[in-house]
Amino acid sequence: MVGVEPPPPDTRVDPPPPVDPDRRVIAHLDADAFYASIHLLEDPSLAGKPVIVAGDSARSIVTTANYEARKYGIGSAQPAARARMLCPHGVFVRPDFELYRRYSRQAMELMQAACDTIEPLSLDEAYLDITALERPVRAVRELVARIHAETGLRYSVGIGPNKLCAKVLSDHRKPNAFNVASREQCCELFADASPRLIPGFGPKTVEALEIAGIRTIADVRDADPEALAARFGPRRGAELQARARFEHEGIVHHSREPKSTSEETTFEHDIGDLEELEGRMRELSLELCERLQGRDLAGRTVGIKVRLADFTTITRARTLGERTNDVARVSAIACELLREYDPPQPVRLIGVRVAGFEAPEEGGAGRGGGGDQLRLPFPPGVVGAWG
DNA sequence: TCTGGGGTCCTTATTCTG
DNA sequence: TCTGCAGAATAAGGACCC
Repeated sequence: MVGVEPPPPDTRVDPPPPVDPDRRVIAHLDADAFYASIHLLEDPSLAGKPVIVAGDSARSIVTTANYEARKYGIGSAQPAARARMLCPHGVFVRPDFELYRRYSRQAMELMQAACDTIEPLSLDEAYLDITALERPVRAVRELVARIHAETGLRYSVGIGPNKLCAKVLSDHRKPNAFNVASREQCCELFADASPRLIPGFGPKTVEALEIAGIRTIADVRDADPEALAARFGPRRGAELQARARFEHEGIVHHSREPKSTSEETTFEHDIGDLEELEGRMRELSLELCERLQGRDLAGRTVGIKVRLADFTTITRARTLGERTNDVARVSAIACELLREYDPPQPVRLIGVRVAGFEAPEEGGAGRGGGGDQLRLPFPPGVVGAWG
């Protein structure tokens, strides 16, 4: 692990505004150990104890852990069974997303009140375009103080000239960080750090870079563009290098249209029987279609995902002539795709997905009877029995 | 260290269509 | 009717994110 120390002297004190006033100023707010903090707020007796949020099935993983638990080597995406071994006296709590959504909504409303242009990324983080605010750095300081006072949540903050700088800065010296820097300062501050620090550099990319002797962000920046293009393709090579220079053009979007929705499950024990798998597929299809109908969404592509015992994962999809969220239709296609694939090994996970929500292009009235697709043909519960 | 669930985006190959 | 071509649409897989 490459350190980024020492930071420049101004990363924790109010520095001068990072950029020219006619350029953008973007803040990234990221809650510290969001889920675990909420459980602490709800149950103050947990204070000072290692709190680990994880499901309780044999194959669950750790969703998040507070900083006390992290001292025992516990981190996100780790198998819960291993976390129990590392920290047997830890307090294990099941995730409660309804509770998280309540806190998130409250915090986002405060952000929205302080700044018009906010883009929530997930329950616990958001970008704010604070360019138009008077004294933007001070305004964000006041905002996080207000969020803390009203919800109890603490946020780490990064402020920079684009989303990429803001994001990396908010993650620097967490928790309770408040970092402001220009693009040039980011280049300097993180020059010796691993590229893994930058969103878009995942484990595979970093591994491939290391094989080529490229280990730091500065190495990526200074690498031969043609060598990067040869290894990652011209577009991706250029994109990686731009990111290593902390260049990013993305704007803060008010909201995003969903592109797909899926429902998947990992079994406690691998399942080899095709009929049993089809039954589970129908249950998932029902849950998925209920969600789609609740959100008034329907899509043209129905797909399945199957993960075998050896962890190889396959997907299959079929695109229809019209959109659907009809449980009988989705379920029938999902089962058909599953039968056609005919898993060659016991299966550990299955999933079903509907994508392609955008309305087909063709006049305003829509094509023949498309609107009828948005109905549930018969009450839930019938589904489990058909077939 | 035997690896969840819900997403997005990108790349490549194949098929369809005019 | 056949062939060749280009571009669009689709399918599958992979990487990545929280």
